[in-house]
Amino acid sequence: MSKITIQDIANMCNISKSSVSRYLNGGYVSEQNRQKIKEAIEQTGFETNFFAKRLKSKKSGLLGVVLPKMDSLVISTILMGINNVCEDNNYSILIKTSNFDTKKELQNINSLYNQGVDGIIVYSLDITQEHIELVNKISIPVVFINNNHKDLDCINIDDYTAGRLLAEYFYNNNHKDILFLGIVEKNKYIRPGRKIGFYEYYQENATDYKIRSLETDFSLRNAYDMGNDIINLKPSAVICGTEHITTALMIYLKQHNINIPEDISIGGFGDSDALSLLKPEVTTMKFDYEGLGKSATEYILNKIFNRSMDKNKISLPVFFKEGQSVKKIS
Amino acid sequence: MSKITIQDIANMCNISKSSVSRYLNGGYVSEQNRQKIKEAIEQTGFETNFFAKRLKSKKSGLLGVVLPKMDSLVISTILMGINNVCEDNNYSILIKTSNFDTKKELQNINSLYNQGVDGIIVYSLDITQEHIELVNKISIPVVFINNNHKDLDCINIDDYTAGRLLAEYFYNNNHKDILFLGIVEKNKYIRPGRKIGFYEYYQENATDYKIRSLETDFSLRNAYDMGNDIINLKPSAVICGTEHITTALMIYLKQHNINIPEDISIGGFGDSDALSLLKPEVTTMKFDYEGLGKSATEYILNKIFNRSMDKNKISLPVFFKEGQSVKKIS
DNA sequence: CTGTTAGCGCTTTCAA
DNA sequence: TTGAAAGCGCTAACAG
Repeated sequence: MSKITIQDIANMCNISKSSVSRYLNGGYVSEQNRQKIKEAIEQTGFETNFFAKRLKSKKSGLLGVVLPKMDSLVISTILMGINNVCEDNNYSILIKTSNFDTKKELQNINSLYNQGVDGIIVYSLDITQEHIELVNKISIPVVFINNNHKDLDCINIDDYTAGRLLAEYFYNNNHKDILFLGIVEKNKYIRPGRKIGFYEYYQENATDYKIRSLETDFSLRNAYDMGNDIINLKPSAVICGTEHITTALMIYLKQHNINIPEDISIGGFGDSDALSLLKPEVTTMKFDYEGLGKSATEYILNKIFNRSMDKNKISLPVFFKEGQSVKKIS
Repeated sequence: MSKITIQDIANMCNISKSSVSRYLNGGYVSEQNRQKIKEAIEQTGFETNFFAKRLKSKKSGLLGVVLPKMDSLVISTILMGINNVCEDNNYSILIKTSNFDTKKELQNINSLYNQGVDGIIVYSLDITQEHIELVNKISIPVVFINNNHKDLDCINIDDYTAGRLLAEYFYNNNHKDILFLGIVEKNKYIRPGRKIGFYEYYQENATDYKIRSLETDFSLRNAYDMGNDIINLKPSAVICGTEHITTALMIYLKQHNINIPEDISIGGFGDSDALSLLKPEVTTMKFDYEGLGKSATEYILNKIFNRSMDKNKISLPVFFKEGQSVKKIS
């Protein structure tokens, strides 16, 4: 049982495969034949062999996606956004993971390119000189979604603004002794924007304040285990760098009978289903990760079709969600 | 873009392109020619055209994966398992989502087939007659990982045994009034094995017992909102059908000052990072989802290379994890 | 070992 | 409007 080809379709309709090809690519076909071909295709479920097609034409209908890892809800939500747009445009996605290894990431980009994808979305760890050279070497659009570099296409969630907005809220509620609990900064994977934005807002607006900082990783467990250290520092508020950190800390504080926001205030970045069940509701910055995947894909598809090659930066909006986790100090 | 073809290389070496092809694919080439070809390739930076190669060779190095959705940690963990094995075997994965729509799922399988993948892994909603026909029609191996059907290749986590093991534990601790909180059964996506195993164990071993059942969905919110109903039923134990349900219920009970396991016992299926932070630790059945993806991929790759076509069933082991969430009734 | 010869399935002139 | 024919770059018999 071999695959149906345009030749089969042509035979079924008693016409030549050229006509079928024309039908498929929007060329001249008589209304009569058009109808016959349409039926034959529907009946057989024929789909054009993209290896053959690509051999002749220019486009593969394939979009490459390079990810640092897979088992993360944030990542899979982005992926969903990418996938949905691809589907609407008849594109398929080819995924590669880098396992947080820049060398592997570069390899993946190159390998995807050699496999003939029309464009690549990279959730990158870091942008190195090699990235720039590679992107310039290959002749297809590449967009980065976790980084910024002036010479490349980058689409990001506006973490910096998120940091500033959250800071503004805490500042307005007179918090002056803050603990920022973020991801270790040597982890290239993180975007430092949240923290920078937060710090800068205070720097520019507040006087007589103190922001201390502690570092953890992406796991819930590690943040949870830092609970005691955090309490001992007695800040008026803790800002949690990710939704995992927020969740872990909320659970820890609850278990140790520390009242939020009476004893300590909590602010976060990110949200999750589990988090939204916890009480009190946490004041947090929300991000539209599906929208990120969507935007990146729309952007790159647009580049693919228009063959535009100028570099752009896009920042996606962030959303403030007020909960009851912050004490209003007078 | 490598404009150079094997013909160019052949010309440079004054040999035929067949020899170059042989060189590339590990066939017989004299040492002398081998050296010349090697130099020419290095000098030109030649890379073989992926599409031409695939057109001819009939193996694409592509594995299709059909998923009901993407934004789920269970799914992305399976995907990670698939991806890791693919990587080791130089395969790439092409992903399609069905959005819980059987028609779409069938289309995806067909479309992947037409795109030339060498095999397909399907996380299916349901196996219909159409699935069987489609699988028989297409000439590549297809393995299902969320269902069982005698005429198809199926690799599953042994939910039935998981159900029985959990039941055994509750039975041994003398629980006789149980509430089973599962996913609505009309949702084809679920595997009923957990519940069936649980019920059957009691049926076979217990006398004078009562198992009631309540249905919810995959969201945390819905299970959480059922908290009050559950309490009102006053069972001695609640069995939660998924880790989300377990998490939501634990949070609800905690917030309403109901003590576990003194007031009510909890048993679960599945585990998660957030869940493992909650107290008391929940007694639950653990599943190796990465292993599921891994097994399915190894199995299908094996079929691809050996062209074997017999149908098999594989059940993956489950793991019992005892916590402190179950009261030992004497 | 090597070259010749056929295509793989599709697009694209070019005549008709 | 349509069909014939010529490849795209590569692999795989087959004969030498």
